[in-house]
Amino acid sequence: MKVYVGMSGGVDSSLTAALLVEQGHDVTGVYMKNWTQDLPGMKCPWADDLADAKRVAVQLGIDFKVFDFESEYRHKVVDYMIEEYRAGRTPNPDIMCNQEVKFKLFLDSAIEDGAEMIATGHYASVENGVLKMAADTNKDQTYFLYRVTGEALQKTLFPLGEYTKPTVRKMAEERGLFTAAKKDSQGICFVGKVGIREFLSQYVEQKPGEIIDKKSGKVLGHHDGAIFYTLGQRHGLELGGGLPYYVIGKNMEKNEVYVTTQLNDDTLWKSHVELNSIHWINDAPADGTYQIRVRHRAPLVAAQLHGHTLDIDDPQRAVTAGQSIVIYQNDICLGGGIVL
RNA sequence: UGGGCUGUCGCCAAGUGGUAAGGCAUCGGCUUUUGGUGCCGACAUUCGGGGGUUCGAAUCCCUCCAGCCCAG
Repeated sequence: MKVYVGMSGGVDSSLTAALLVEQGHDVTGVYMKNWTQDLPGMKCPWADDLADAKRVAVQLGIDFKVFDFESEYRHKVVDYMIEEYRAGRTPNPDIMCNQEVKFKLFLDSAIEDGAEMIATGHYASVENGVLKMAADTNKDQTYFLYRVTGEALQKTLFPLGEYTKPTVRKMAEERGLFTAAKKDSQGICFVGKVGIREFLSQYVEQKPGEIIDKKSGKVLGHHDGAIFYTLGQRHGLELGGGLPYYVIGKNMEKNEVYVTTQLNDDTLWKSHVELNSIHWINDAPADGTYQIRVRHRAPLVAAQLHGHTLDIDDPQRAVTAGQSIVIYQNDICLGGGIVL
């Protein structure tokens, strides 16, 4: 089978390519060039990543290509992210990246280029277009994949789904892949180690505003833009005294951030959630009880689905507008929606 | 101007004669392919200033300074 593997230059995608070669596929490695811009205090590692991906391809003796998605990525992912933040929400750009770039743009481009299937190093499993959690429940990445379509998954392979991360590292090492010990990437995939705040500051003007105690209504301090704060956030408020303060809301028009020291504040714990732009990977499930996940790596919890609303058995912390809730039935990832 | 109170790290705050708790914030690290959360570590040779008592004081005494409150 002719398979195009998305190779980021990390261990996971390196081993993915290696395994596919061993399985006898006709493998082509593809580096997706999504973001190349340096940011203050942070050099974009794209050139190094590309070099790493290429070296692994050479090592494996497979074809290697670079797909340039920079312009689309900028529009579909980065602009989306900035707009969402401007609207006072907290988006998840990596989910958008999977939906728009990896499993749409990359898939289409690969097929057009002659591929029969694509593959990535995600920790997830797919069977007949059905998305399932990875064997390594600690690393499972289905949360980021819930906006992919069943049709796309029909043409997708996730060779790492049955392995754990430590095993992957070991297998990479056994095969002499020089990316075997490369550190896991984290943070927004394109921003790298730079904080979201630093990144946003490049695109958004700073505007001083007040930090207000929800209970007393007193002004406790000042910030330089409500846009930089999100629900449940604790650090970066620079408020001293007594107990730690947590963000429990904000008003974009007034540019005000509301805080409290009460860990059990109502707005911090939600059990009833309205979902927006729901997406099902395959058929829409009937109303009923399912398992849901409020954020990546959050434990699965039971919830009742009624159309566009979810009633969660146990209230969840910092369920934030713009973030995604993903819905599961046993180990199957059905889809999910964005918190309204 | 009388009377009372207070002054310990950027903030809150223990400690009332035995040689400076803790929390917040901040900084560093860990966890994490989103934001965020969480975890670990660092962080006052010094207690508003100056004298004095004492083997020894942030803790007792004197004095000065600053702030607050009640009187006026």
